[in-house]
Amino acid sequence: MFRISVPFDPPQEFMEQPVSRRERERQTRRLTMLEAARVVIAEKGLKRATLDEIAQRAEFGKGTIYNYFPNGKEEMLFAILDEVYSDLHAITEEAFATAEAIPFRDRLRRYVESFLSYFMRQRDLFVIVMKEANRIAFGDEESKSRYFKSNLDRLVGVLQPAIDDAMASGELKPFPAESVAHMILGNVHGYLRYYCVRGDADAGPGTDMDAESVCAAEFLCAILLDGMADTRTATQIHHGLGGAAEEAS
Amino acid sequence: MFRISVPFDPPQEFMEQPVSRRERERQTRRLTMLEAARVVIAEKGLKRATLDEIAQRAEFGKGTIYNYFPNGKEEMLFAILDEVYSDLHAITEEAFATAEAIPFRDRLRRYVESFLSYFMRQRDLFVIVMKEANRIAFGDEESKSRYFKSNLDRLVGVLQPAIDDAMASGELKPFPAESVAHMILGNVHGYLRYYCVRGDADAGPGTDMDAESVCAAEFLCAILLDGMADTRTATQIHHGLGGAAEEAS
DNA sequence: CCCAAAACTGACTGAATCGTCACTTTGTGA
DNA sequence: TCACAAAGTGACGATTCAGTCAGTTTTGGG
Repeated sequence: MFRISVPFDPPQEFMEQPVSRRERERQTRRLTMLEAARVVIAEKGLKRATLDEIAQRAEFGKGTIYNYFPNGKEEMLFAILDEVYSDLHAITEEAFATAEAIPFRDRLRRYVESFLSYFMRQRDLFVIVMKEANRIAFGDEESKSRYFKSNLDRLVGVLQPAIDDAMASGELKPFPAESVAHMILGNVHGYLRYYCVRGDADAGPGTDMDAESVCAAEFLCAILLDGMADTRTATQIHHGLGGAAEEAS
Repeated sequence: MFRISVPFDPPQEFMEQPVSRRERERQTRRLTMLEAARVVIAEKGLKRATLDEIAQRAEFGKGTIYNYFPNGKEEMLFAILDEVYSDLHAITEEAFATAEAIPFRDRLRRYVESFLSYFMRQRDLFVIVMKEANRIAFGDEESKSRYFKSNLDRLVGVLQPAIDDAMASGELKPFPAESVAHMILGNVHGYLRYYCVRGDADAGPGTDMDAESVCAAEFLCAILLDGMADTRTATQIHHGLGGAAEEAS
C-alpha cells in the first residue's frame, strides 16, 4: 500500500544518536495528527470526516497534514489500523507463540482477556475497525481488501499452530484448525461488537473494564471449550438425547 | 425512520381487487429500482454508489427514483435492509417460535442452516449488511443506529425465550440467555463473514451451497453445544487438567 | 543579527454528485 | 380524437471537499 517514506539515511554526523531532534519532533507531530484523525474518524466515519476538521483538531494547517500524509485521510486511517494490527499481533503472539507448556485452555483465556481489554480501553479504535474495516475489506479495491485479508491471515497464522498442537496432544477435538482459529477471533470480535453496541452511558470512570473483560473471557471460553449443552447424563436421558452428543467428532 | 407513504385508501369502485393495476405496476417499478440499488450498493458501497448509476441501471430517470424514494439512495438502502431483517425474523421464528417440542439442539442446527443458506444464495445482500450496517450502527446519527439495535433486539427476542426454556429444562447449562443469544447470532454472522472473505472465485455453479451450509452448521453447532475441548477422561488425566472442566458452571 | 532552508498555512480550484423543477411523454376517460 | 392528469426525465444550480500552491513563519547555522 502507500506508506509515507521516511528517508532512513539519517543525515547526522554522529551516528550514536539514532534520530535527530528534528526527526523526533516530526514523529511527535505525526502522532498528534493521528490522534486527531482517530477522534474524528471514530466519530464520523472516514467519509464524513473532513481533512479540514482533522487539521483543525490537530492544530495544524491542512497543507501540513499533506506534508506528513501525502495520501490524505485514507493514509491516516491505514496508519491507525497498522498500529492496531501490530498490537493485536503482539497480543496473539504473547499468548500463543511462547514455548512454555501451558494448557491451551489457559492460553485461550489469557488471550481473550487481553484482546478484549485492549479494545475496551480504546473503544474508539474498535469503532473505527468496525466502521471501516468491513467497508474496505468487502470493497472493490483489490489492494485495500487484501490488506485486511493479510492481516487476518497473520493472526490466524499465529493461532493455528497452537491449535494444531492442542489437537495433536488430544486437548482439543480434531476440527479444522483454521476454522477454529477464525471462530475464536470471530467470537472475540463479536463480543466486542455486543459490548460496544450496548454502549452503556459510555462507561463512566466507575466501570471496571478489567473485571468485565475477565468475566467475558470466562463466558466465551466456557462455551467455546466446553459447549453450552448440559451433558449430565440424567438430563440427556430425560430428553431422550443420549446419542446426540457423539455426533460432534 | 422514513418510509415512503403509499396512500392506503384504494380509490377503486370495486374493493374486491386489493390493489389497482396502477398500484401493482408502481410496486413492480419500485422493486426494479431496489434491484438496481442492491447491485450498485453491494458493489460500491452506499457512498460511492451514485443515484445516477442506480437510475441508469434501473432504466429510469433520476427524477423518477426520487418519486419513489424521496430520501434518495439512503432510503433505498433501508428498504433493502427492511426486507432482509424481515426475512431473518421469519427464519428465526420458524426455528424457535414453534410450539412443537423439538430439542434445542435440533432447532439450533436448523436455524443456523437456514440463516447461512439465506445469505449464501444472496451474497450481495450479506455484503451490503457487512459494509453498511456497522457503519451506520456505530455512526453518530441516533435514529439510524437505533434502527439496527431494534432489529437485533427483535431477533434476540425470539431466540431468548427458546434459550430460557432449554436452560429451564436442563438441556443447556445456565448462562445468561441474552448473551447466549447474541453469541449464536454472532457466530452465524462470523461464519458468513469468513465465507465471504474467502470469496473462492465467486462460487461457480458447481458449488453446492446447501452442502456448505449444512456442513458449516454442523461445525458451529458442534462447538457451540459441545465445545472444542476433548473431554475424554484419559486425555484430561494425561494432561493433568482433570479439574479444569468444572469451572464452566 | 542575518539569511537560506524547512515547515507551515489556508484561500482557492476543480471534480463529484446531490436534489430540483420546468418540460416531455404516456395513459385514460369522455 | 382530444384534453387533461399522471408519470417520467435529465440538465442545472448548489454544495461539499480533496488537494494545491503561492506566500508566511520558524529554525538553525554562520
